[in-house]
Formats: sequence, structure tokens, C-alpha cells
Amino acid sequence: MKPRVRFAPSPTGPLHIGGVRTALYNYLFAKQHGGTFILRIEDTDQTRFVEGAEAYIIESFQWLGLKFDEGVGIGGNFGPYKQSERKEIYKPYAEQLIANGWAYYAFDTPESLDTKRKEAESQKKTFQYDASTRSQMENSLTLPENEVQRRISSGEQFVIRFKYPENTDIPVHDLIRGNVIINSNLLDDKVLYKSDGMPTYHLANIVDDHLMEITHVIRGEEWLPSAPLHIMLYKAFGWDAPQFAHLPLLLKPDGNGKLSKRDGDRLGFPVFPLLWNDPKSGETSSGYRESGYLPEAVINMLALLGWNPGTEQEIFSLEELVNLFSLEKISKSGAKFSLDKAKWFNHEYLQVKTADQLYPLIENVLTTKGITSTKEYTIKVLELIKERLNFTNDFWEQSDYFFVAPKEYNAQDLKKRWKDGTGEKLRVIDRLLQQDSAFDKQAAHDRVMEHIKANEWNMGQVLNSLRIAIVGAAKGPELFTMIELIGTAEVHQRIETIIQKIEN
RNA sequence: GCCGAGUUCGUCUAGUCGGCCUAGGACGCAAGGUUUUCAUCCUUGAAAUCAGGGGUUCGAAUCCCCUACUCGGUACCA
Repeated sequence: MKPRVRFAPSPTGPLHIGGVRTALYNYLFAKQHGGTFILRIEDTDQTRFVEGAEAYIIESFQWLGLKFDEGVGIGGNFGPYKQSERKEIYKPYAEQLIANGWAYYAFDTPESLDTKRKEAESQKKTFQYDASTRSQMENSLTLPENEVQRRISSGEQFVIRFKYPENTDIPVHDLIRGNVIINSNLLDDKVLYKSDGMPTYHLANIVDDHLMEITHVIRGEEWLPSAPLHIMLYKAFGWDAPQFAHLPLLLKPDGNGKLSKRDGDRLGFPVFPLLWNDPKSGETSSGYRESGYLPEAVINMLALLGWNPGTEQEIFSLEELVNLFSLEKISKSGAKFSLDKAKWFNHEYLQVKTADQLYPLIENVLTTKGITSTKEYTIKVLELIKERLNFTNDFWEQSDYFFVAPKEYNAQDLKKRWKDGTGEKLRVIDRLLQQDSAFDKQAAHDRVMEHIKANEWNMGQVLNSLRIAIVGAAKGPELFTMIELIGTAEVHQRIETIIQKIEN
């Protein structure tokens, strides 16, 4: 049977990079087995809904190049794929559970539960709504049948809770972690159906996974503790449960703990695929795309954060990942995100791109800087400085001198290279550069070198001072290649400018 | 607190059934080379007594037990 897997985010904000990895693993698993990759939006909590989050999620995956086969925005035979649009589906299932004795109505108010919890807390205990306490609460197990009906028909608020059997071991078979056994006495009677008429995650998730014929649930480790509930729910409905795989968490680079939005802001790397403007707080969070990452690099990096094929290969195309991926090789422990490694991956991917391919990604850099340049010229610059790029966003700081004359000169370099008489020497070189009517790189190079040697000038000093005049610092590509690109007229200007500024 | 999961260089990790592991690779770091510059690139190096302690075994990073620590969960959130 071909697997059917889903990625099921909540539209409560931008898609977290950990979520992207979960989606990626689902994608790889599905594609490897010729299966189906589904996007389902789990928006059962209306209070946490954030405008634009759903569109953000869809756009993120478009940028990353992970295509869903079914789901929100795509369609399919198992729709709708948004839980708020499936609202009517869930209630009969909750009622079915009540009829079978697997669930019950509970009328306890949030306030009364809160009081119970605080009470327990003051005695250093935890209140748990379970087999040991439900007989003391207001629910359809303690109240007479007619009273329950009366309360419901009079519009009193209620929830539906799952009724765990007492003292029963619930085995969870996890594809990554093996068997985990949990006793039902440790679990509390989870709310399945909320007083606002919406199911909770647990109910909606199980019903939808069943209805959508999901075969493998690949999700974050934070779900492992609620896996027993899900297993029991399948049992209560009499359905076959899908297979479970709980992924290790993505950790923050320093210290421990889950990677969060705050860490990105603090350490200077994106936690989200795309730039995000939060409509509620007004805060802006950076995105991988806007920070100059290539989607292939992000995918590659994420794939290796928690999974490894066991070989020494590090660079993988999506196709290779699809072929090599296996759930068995996923590690069990959390992985710390590393900015340095991310930078390295991006550098590697940048290098295999041609200047032509890179051009569209840096085009807007020039326009935002108010530079007008031909595509031809820009591509030549790109070819020259490509290898120095870690991110497409580095383009400007690596190449500004190809477009505008340096405004200031690196003081250290100047001190080291600019001596008395340097200006005069540069004027001589300038004349040598302009000798041919059409600049001939090789001829100019030979002429300059010859002159320097013949006059016993300090080669490093002269050439570097020329470089400073052109670039603003002792850095950049091969000197004569730069001069050819920038043009001797502009070089002449820059030589005169630096002499003006330094020697006057 | 309780429950669960995890624990190999600073980081990501390799490590099929215990011997080929005096623990391999990558990132980062250091040194050298290339570049008469810088970056790239290349070479070399430092870096884990395999969380700690007990076992089992001729032999354990690999099996068992205990301890410690970290993370996750413990909501009418997902």
C-alpha cells in the first residue's frame, strides 16, 4: 500500500523551521514510496488564529520547492483539508464515543478546574481529571441521565472528555524509538470536544487521519506524550491506527531547549523560512529567503539535522534525499541548529550556480541601492565575486566598488601601503594603463610589471595602493581583471580622487 | 512533583549482529601553502578515556543495572 502522510500545522503564526523539517521528512518518506503528501490546516483553536499565517505556510513551501499532492490550496478527494471547514464532521464521532462508553459529558467550569488545580498544587500534588477523581466531578458519569439532558438542552456549557480505562498499559510502537508503554492511570481524561463546539487537536487529528486514510504519522517529539491517547482513540473507534514516528526536536544553538523565535533574533539567524510581519504584535522576524539563503541549501541543512545516511556525503539534492531517506536512520536526540554550518551549506550551493542563475536573486539589491547597471555588466561582476559569497545578500558588500567609487579608504591598509611618492607612482601607472586605445588586459599587465621592475619599485606597495584607490581596501579579485571591468577612465578618476584625499 | 524520551570531539554526526575504534567524516578553530591583497581553494593539526558508576564477556561506545544531567509533556493550545 502506498503511504499517505500529512503535514498539519496550526495557523497560529509563521511556520517554524522545525516544522519545515517535519514536513520535509514527511515529504521524503512519501516520495520515496510513491505515496501522497498532504497539507492539512489544524485551526481548531479560534483564539489563536493569526491572519495571514495560512498563506505564509503555503508560500513557504512554494519557495522551498516541496509540493503537496493534496490539501489546502491544492484540493483532493478527502477534503476539505482545513479543520474549521470540517467542524460538522467531528461532533457525531464524539457522540459515538459517549454512546460506547469511551467518553462522557463534563460540566465543570474552567474556573472550578482551576481551583482544583491550585488546591492540589498547594499540597504539592497535581490535580488530574481521571479515574480517581472523575466520580467527584460534575459529569455524565456522576449526574443522573435526566439532569445531564436538562443541562445540555438548557444550553449549559459542556465538554466531552475521553474516559480512560483504569490501570491499563498502553503500548505505543514508535518507528524511531521502539516500544513505549504508558499506564492509563498516569493520563488524564483529555477534552476531546470543547464548549465552543470545536474538537480539540486530539479528536480532530484522529478523525481526520482516519478519514484521510493516513498511513504514517511523522511528527515532532512533543507529541510523544499524547500518543497513548491517540492509540486509545483508534481503539475506541475500532479503527486501525497509522504507524507513528516521533522526530527529535530542533534545539537552539547555545544552551538547551527548543529553538524559538527569540533565539533567532538574539543570535542573528532566521527561524522562519520567509520574512514575517506579525499582525498582532507588529514585530518583524527575518526569513531564510530574505536573508539570502537558497532553498536547496535550507533543505539540505535541515535534512541532515537529525538524519544521516551513514555515508560521508554531505551535499544532497532533493532527489538524492528522496532516494536515501529512511526513518530508521533518524537520530533519537535533539539537534542544535548551527549558523556556521548553515552558512557553509549556502556557500556550497551558491558556488554550483552560474552567474546567470544568480542574477535574478541579486537584481533587486542594485535597484534598492539606486544603481543602474546593465545585466551584462552585473553578470560579469557576479562571475568575479561569486566565490566570496555566503549569501546572495553579501553581493553588495562584496562588489559595491564595481558600481560606485569608494567613499573612504581602509585606514590600516592605507597606513601599510601608502608612502611618500605613492601618488606620483600611481599617476605613472595610470598613464601606462591608458596607453592602448582599447584596453588590453595582458598588455597592460605586462607593461605595468615591467615598469615597476625596471624602476625597482616595491611591487606590493604600488599594486596595493592602486588596489586601495580602486576598491577602498586591500581586498578583491585580480587587479587587472577589475581594471578591465571598471574601465580605465573610471580608474583614472579614482586614482586622482585618492591622491586628492590623501596627499592634500 | 509526576510521566516520557535522550546522553560519542565546541556543533552536526559515523559507529549493522560486541572485536577491523589507538573512535571516522563535516562545520568551526589553529598552522602552512596558493593569491605580491582579501576572500575562495588546498594541505596539515588540535579537538570526544564514547555522561558517571557498577556488572556480563577473553574482549563493550556497542548488552544489562543504577545514578546524574538535559529536553519534552503534564490546558476547553496545537
